[in-house]
Amino acid sequence: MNTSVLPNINTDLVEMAPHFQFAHSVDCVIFGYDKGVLNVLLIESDHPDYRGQWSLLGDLLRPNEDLDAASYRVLRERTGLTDMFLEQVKTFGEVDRHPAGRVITTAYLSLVNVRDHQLKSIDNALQWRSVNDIDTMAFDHKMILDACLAVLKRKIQEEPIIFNLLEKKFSLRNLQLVFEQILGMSFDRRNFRKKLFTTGLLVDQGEMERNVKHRPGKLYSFNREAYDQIKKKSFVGLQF
Amino acid sequence: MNTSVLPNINTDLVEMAPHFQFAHSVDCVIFGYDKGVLNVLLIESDHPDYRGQWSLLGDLLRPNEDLDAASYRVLRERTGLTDMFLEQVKTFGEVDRHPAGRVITTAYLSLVNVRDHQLKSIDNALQWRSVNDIDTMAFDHKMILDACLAVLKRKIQEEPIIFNLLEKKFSLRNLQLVFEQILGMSFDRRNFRKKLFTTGLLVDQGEMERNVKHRPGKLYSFNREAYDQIKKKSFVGLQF
DNA sequence: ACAAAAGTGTTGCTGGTACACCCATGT
DNA sequence: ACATGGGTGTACCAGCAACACTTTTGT
Repeated sequence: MNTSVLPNINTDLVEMAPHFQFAHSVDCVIFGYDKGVLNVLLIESDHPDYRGQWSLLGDLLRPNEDLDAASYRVLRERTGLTDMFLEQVKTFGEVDRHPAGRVITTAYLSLVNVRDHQLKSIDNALQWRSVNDIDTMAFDHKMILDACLAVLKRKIQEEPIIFNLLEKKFSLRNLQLVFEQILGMSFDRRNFRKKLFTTGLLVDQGEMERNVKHRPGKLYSFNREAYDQIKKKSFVGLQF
Repeated sequence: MNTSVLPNINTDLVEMAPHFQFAHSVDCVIFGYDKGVLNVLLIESDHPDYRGQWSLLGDLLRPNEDLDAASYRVLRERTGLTDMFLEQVKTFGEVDRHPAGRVITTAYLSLVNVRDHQLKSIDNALQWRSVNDIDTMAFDHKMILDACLAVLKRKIQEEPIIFNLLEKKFSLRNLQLVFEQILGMSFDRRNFRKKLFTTGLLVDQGEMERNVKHRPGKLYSFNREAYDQIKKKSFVGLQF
């Protein structure tokens, strides 16, 4: 009995040939936050079975491309961004998930801030859609989106990735709004501030908001160096 | 410009053919707990490049098989178990990860208890190895094992999956030992008891340990129904 | 003046941690 | 009798939740 994970290289190659018939793709679930709303970047599908429905940004994996590299490429090609948060979430491999054949896809979660880096409008079929407004999507993409949303909710409480959604300098109010938006809860302002300050991850930028029609708030930035230090010694979570 | 995730079915099939050349596999990281040690079920590789090294239990995905179904099949075929905890963890898709060609693999985490269900010894190359004794493995399997261990550490604090490692009836001592073993910490016995009891997830079975050479402890079981109820309303975590 | 949000402290409660003694069983 | 772990309660401390008023800016 052959006990290896794969048949030996020495065994008849014909035996293995039928296995090398899968296609693999990556799909990027790109979240952005704008004016109080959590958005996801979508494109209208022009696949005949799903024409006009919303679809995630993805592409087929190339024969000599690492999986992670492919997701990075998709993000770069579609948005022009090159230095964003990007992390693998889950792989979807149902037999019938794609009409074109056996395509297995790996979903990636990405967080970008739309202000600092303006999107290249290479492709005007691209659109930011509020995650709350999305009911149906092409393929199994709604399921993929939901999986990524669940992971997002978990991860913002485990690691300080939420800052990727904001500009480098942000007000505490905005930070709180993003948390509230994603988690679907609301927090007491004073307690939220205390909690965030005691993490030691925020740096007062000595600047104020501009052009707001109320008392301007201080601007802060995320101190990544401090985070890297603290994390070595202890868990740094923001459990709500 | 073609904006769909995949080329249309109508476009030249020749265009897509080069993409359907990947193989896909699943690898199961099967953890078991026995006499104070966290083990993982491994097999000696007989792939020429890695002969004699330890390898995870895996197999190639079949053309008409769902991804999850494949992991389930591997577990069933190798261990004879059919009703175990099994969950997808991560997909590894480096170009050169497998000598036989472009094989992408999805890792699954599985927890089994060795006592309740005796392993079929179909295959005597199978062996339980202490996770602490494993340094190198075939392919990229050490990396996969490490990823699954990290996920295991996280998940036992988020969901009551740890009970899958124990027999149906277990002593609090054993439960605590499994936690300590996996997390690499030790806890105060009284505080551990209080914490577990206040979850409301343990049922006193009215039975005692047998054949222990000290005062026998009470046996408890995990109350899944209670968990399902509680979980609907609130988060049920066991943060340590 | 009004509207909108910024900024700020205290109190009570809850949950975690630290800690020591007697009990039941096998040898 | 001894060794091994089972079983139990309390006191302290830290972190969380609840809560209201004054300040700054734009209109």
